[in-house]
Amino acid sequence: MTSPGHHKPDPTTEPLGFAAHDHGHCVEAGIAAAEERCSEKGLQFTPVRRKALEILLQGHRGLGAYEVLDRLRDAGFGSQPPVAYRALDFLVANGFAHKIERLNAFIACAHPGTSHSPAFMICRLCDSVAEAHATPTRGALGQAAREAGFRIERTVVEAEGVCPACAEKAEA
Amino acid sequence: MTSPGHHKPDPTTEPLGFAAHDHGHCVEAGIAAAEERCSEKGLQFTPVRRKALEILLQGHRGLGAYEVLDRLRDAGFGSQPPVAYRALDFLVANGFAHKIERLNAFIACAHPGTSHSPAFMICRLCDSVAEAHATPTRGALGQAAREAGFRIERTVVEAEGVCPACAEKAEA
DNA sequence: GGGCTCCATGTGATTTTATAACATCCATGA
DNA sequence: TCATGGATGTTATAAAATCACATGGAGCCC
Repeated sequence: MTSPGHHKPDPTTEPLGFAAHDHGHCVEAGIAAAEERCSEKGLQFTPVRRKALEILLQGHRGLGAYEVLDRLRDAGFGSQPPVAYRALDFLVANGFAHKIERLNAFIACAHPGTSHSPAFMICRLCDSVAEAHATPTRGALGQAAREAGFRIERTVVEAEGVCPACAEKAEA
Repeated sequence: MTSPGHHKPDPTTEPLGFAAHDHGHCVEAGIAAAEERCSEKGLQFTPVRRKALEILLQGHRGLGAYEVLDRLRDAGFGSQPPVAYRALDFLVANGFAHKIERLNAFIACAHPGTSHSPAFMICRLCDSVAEAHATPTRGALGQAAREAGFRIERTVVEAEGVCPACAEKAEA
């Protein structure tokens, strides 16, 4: 999946949005945000769901459902695919995580609490992923949709390329 | 995958880009364009590849690799998955078809010959798909990429929603 | 022509991703 | 108390994609 010659960054120290940051903080913040939103909306933020979100938050990259499943199993939860898929479905449905279609992978939402259309930048060399905001109704797609009479309900916007860190390494 | 109560349109008479059109024509045109481009670029437009493109052109919707495989088998080609995947890979690599990540499906390119970043509008009711042009470097994503120093090489832009025909039916 | 290489095709087997179907448990509340 | 609905768990299976290896033809060099 990843090119040889580039080793994977340590997910606990590497960039979020390609910029260094206090990683421990964003795990806590993500969990806290989810907790608050669930209690507001009467959703059950159960142990598996919490753990699944924690796993995604620690990853800061696209994690496959089966990777998440492995870690859930290690944490003492069920070991069969539906365990992971159901937790992930919950997180995605409620805006705490997103699915990256291009990678068949999941990632914690970088802007929880705010309703938004995510856009992702995926580095093909180190697999890091940054989340930005998309503005689907503006731009060429929005115009095409208006002209065609198509009602957009949801958008997938994913850019594949090279992140700044890998570009720098490649030059060197 | 599709909601019950909406029956699938006949792909031989239904919209391209949600507008009625001469379907036989676009199959021929698509094949002709591919033929020309292959001969220009020294690519082998072999029987399986041609047939695979024909199958996609006749569909005008996302077709799964295994649907394509079934039809290739019916046409006397090999019956194992790599047969379909290899033909599809060729078509995608050379711009004659696109993969729709959201559907794990393939569709013939609506603008063959021109180099472009496709954007798709996918009707969740009738599964029809229209292709538009994306302008990835403009808009919010392009700006985020420039700010982050991310080099975009390829984009996936897919909008899910309701096409005009289905919206009309739903009102009625 | 003989032999070489490259590419395309074919097949069997396997991996990866995702869902179906059904049982159990537990909190809620009539 | 005991229905009810949601959450979790398990087994089994479906759907999507790739690996590994064999065959066969087109072009080319000698």
